[in-house]
Amino acid sequence: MTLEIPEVVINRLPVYARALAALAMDGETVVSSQTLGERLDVTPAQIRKDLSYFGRFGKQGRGYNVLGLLAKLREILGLDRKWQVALVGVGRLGQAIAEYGGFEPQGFQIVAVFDSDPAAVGTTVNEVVVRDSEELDTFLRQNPVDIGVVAVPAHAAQQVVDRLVNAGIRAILNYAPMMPHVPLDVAVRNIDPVLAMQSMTFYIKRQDLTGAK
Amino acid sequence: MTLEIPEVVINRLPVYARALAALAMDGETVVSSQTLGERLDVTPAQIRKDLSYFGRFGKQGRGYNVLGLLAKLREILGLDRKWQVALVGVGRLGQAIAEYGGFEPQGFQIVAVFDSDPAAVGTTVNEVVVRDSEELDTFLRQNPVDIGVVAVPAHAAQQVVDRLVNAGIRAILNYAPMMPHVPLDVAVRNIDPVLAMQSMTFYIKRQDLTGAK
DNA sequence: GCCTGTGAAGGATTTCACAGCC
DNA sequence: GGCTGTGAAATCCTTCACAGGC
Repeated sequence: MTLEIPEVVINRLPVYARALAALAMDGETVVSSQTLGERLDVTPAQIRKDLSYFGRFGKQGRGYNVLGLLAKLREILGLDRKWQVALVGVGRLGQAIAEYGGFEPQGFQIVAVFDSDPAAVGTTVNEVVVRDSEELDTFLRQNPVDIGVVAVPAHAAQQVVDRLVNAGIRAILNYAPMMPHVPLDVAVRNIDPVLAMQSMTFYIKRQDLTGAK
Repeated sequence: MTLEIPEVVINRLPVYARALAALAMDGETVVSSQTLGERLDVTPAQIRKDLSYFGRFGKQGRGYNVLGLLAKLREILGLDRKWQVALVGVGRLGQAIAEYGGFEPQGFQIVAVFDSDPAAVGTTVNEVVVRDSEELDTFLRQNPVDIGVVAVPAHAAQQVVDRLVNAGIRAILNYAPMMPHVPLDVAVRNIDPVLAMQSMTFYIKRQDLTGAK
């Protein structure tokens, strides 16, 4: 029914939602695609077209109601509820993720943490006890978890991903520097700062030979 | 001359390079677009087309020389040299970035760290002294820095980005949850795990109503 | 026989441009 | 007059399919 909404469109919706939340905080009640587009460096036509996949939320001559559109987007994206997250890997990176305060206020709760290192098992990160990775499957089958976060070394990541997928997880946020293989019905997003840097260097390679004035 | 290579293509090259490095470690000397594609979930045609923007690196009937192609890609991307990085913001996130061991081995050296909090200035993160953000401009004009990493709160990020850009930085890795405005000749990559999660929820919203069995 | 490099075809996404409404 | 929603056009990107070389 919701037939074929491009993934690029879905990826932009959270950006719109965030901007609308900021506008609401500023006390704005109405916004046009023009104004919103300027804030986000997106063309007004793109915003309108994106939204048109889901309905008609604006008013001609006025624009969009900020809170109304925000609520709609949150509903479309499923941000109007809480999501349970399991984190695998509590090395330096995993700990930083567990202690990062940005997920909770957005409704993403880290309810379980796993590691394969016996020295880590039983310790506590951000008030959650670290379980043995061996318990992963059992735990996931007994507790509702929506999203898996992978923060293990690259060589162990595919195995972890496979176990998450086999346990029924349909969304994975992967911090390991590799591209996991998953079935088509599993969503994956990779957080890979090194790749990001390695693509920027292509663009700055040209000019610079010391930034003398 | 290098006229118009799509950005999506550039973004895939580091992925190919990483896979080739892994193949080299496994002792493979030759690889076909078919085989490489299977590892990366990319079609062989795409790999060949991407590479064709830069030259003819393969041999019919054989495939590509692993080390040869890797060297070519590294050269194209500018990964065959060291890059100087400045980090702005040493809160929890900034510290985690400074202490993350993944940049250095890829040639990205954090040579300077800045923060606006007087309590942080003068302390040391990962063997680099934290400087006052006020010194940002002066420092960048006197020292060669290629890439700026932004790890400050969202409300301060645009200002930091502006200062980096004004000081001549042409590449920015942004960890703040906002979309910075930059001139066309500045490359930006955003690391935004919350946005990543918020787009995945759209896809898992449908089904799940408790993962019974 | 296997595999690259590449025009051409096909598909996806963005932008245009305008009818219609407030 | 300002602004949405949207077909149609334009652009961008991917895939096909095959000539040509090893």
